Amino acid sequence: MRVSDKHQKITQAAVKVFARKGFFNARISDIAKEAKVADGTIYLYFNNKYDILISLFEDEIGKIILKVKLLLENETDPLKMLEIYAVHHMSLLQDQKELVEVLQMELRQSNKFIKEYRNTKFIEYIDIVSDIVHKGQQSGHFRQEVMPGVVKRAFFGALDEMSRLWALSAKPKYTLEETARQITGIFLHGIVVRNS
Amino acid sequence: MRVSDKHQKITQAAVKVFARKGFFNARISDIAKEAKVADGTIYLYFNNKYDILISLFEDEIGKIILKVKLLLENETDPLKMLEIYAVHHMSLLQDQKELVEVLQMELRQSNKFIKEYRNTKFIEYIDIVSDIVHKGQQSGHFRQEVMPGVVKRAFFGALDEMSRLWALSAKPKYTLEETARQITGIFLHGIVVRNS
DNA sequence: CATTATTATGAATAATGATTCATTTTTTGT
DNA sequence: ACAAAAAATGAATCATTATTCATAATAATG
Repeated sequence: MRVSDKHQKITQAAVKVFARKGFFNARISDIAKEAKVADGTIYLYFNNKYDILISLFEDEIGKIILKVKLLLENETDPLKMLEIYAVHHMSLLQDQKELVEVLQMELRQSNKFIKEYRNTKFIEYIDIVSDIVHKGQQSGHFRQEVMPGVVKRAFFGALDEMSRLWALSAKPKYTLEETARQITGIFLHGIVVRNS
Repeated sequence: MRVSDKHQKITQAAVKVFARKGFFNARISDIAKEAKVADGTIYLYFNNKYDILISLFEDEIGKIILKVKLLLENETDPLKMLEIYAVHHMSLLQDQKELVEVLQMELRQSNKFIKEYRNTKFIEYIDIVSDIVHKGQQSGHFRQEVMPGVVKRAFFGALDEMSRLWALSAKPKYTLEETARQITGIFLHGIVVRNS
């Protein structure tokens, strides 16, 4: 077995266990069992328990960034780009529900407890949104007075809260894609009735 | 000292300690020290460590709900109501930064680790938004096709993510009130340029 | 003031689980 | 096939801490 395979096996096991029990309640031995390796083996690939979470976060967000950038590559309409981002974000839940749960909780923990950790991968991910907004302003599609830095946070926050709900509740009313489109619609056009 | 005073002293100490170290890294003895009581005393008022977090959450969200409902009492314009909600939500950060940090993390943890806990107080808090949206639709201010249940999550998520950023970063560019207004503006009118 | 009830204390308990490392197994190179 | 290197094992260690409870302090009662 190649080294990277075992690394990945442990990562995937950790995702499962963290999603099931949360980071603090997860035991190293749980992860080891899930990955079918010995407890000690984990320390050949990671420095400590926290390191598993951090590198998992960086690796997986890295993949998500690559994927969504690829999806956006051939689209120039900023309205459509925002929708693509939203649909992709929500669709993660379908394919990798456990991962989404772990990323959500990691996001709220690593920043708080490891001061020196800056979470640059996450920033890279949400900066995709501000780039779209900025481009949309230059092309005249979006209003000049909205601030890309605010929109990126608000948009991400809206999507993330929706997926938090989804991850918890068993029987959702609408498809993930519909939900993503609705949220995009709100951000693009607002909820107020137009008079024109 | 009245019983309720000690209860509250412990709660307030817990807010401080949880905000500083996070729930799992906080020791009971930390809270006891901060509250200036003995470790054992805490168990006269709470069943266990987790119970401190839960009841803290319920009590404090309860107060927030009362306050915002009071602020909304004399307003009938749904656009303004949404803004009042947003401004109040963001302003919590100014007055009770530690509490906001704790509520944010609690929200991501209690649902996950205590299956039977339903978090009804939180639902009551965000239902204020869906009520506003619903009224706005009845009065013809808001578009019929937006779904109050989606708006409430998206709006809360947007506000919450902004306050997460604020809680982390030391030097914000804008005031909390400006930020709240901007987010409300986006939800009301969207970011797309109007042709009319 | 004496007695009982309430409230508070903090040292002791007892379980837990991250990490280490001496030993074993597997792989590599010749 | 053999020796050396690399990878893996898992039992033992050791620190950590939530919770308990025998004892003490304080308050209420009559």
